[in-house]
Amino acid sequence: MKFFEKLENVKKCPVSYVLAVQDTLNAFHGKWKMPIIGTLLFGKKRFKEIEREISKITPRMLSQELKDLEVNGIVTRTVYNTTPVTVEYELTPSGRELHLVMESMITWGLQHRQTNIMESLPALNMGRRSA
Amino acid sequence: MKFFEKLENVKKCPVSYVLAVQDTLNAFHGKWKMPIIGTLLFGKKRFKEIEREISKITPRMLSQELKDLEVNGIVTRTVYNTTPVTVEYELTPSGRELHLVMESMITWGLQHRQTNIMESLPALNMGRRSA
DNA sequence: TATATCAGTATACTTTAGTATAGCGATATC
DNA sequence: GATATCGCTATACTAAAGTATACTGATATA
Repeated sequence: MKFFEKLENVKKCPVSYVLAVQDTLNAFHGKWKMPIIGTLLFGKKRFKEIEREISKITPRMLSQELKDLEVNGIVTRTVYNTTPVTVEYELTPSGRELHLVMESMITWGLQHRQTNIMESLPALNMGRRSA
Repeated sequence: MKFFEKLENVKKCPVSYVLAVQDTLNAFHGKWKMPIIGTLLFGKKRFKEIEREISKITPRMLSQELKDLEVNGIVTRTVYNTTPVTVEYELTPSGRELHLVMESMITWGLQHRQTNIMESLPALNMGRRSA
């Protein structure tokens, strides 16, 4: 019944898998990368556009995280020679593929809420008589 | 070509999806939850067993993270009346389902390394003549 | 001349996450 | 009696992550 009970499954868990998981977690690491990737899934955007769409992010964090995503091959940064300058951020093909991971997260999250959250919220039972 | 280009896809992205993704990220949040969940996928374990399997984790962190996973319905904690006391940690059904998310992470991570890492490592090109 | 926009950067700070080290009470072994 | 094991907790600390606020230079608009 347990997923890794059989040795054949255990063997399917080499170091490269651990690294792969770490890379993926790294892609989403921190408070802001998920919202940034999420908004870029709707199409390429300029710096100020992203800043406006993500409530409460500071330009410092946005700049830092976009750089991080860029060096990790998840977004591209393109500068256009306009006045004022235009800078566009776009997901790479690899970045776009993250939607599959996000979908598995949505699936798990929805399931988990259905089976767990309801009965574990004491607030929902506050109306009960206790005596 | 863009995944969310069509309005129908945009509509499939309600608030509950955002919450679901947040819940999932929360399940893996921090340095130690992924290794803990990973080791418990191989079967239930006692506190000291997990501590021994996860190199460098301190009992403080292990205790804290196990509590966190417990209140979030990802592991169960069972105390046996032996001497000395035995405490077993086991993934809930919901916790076990996280392997699906981990698999999508493995898939993305492996793909991403193949398409991105090779050409972006300057170290690999250090042997080239530059003049 | 005053103000706004673009895409950020600089400095200083607070908050959160993680580490290091020691210790608990009960029991078992040396 | 000394030491080890179980499953932790307490205290104090360092490091990482995130926030707040102000500012840049070139250009456009009021």
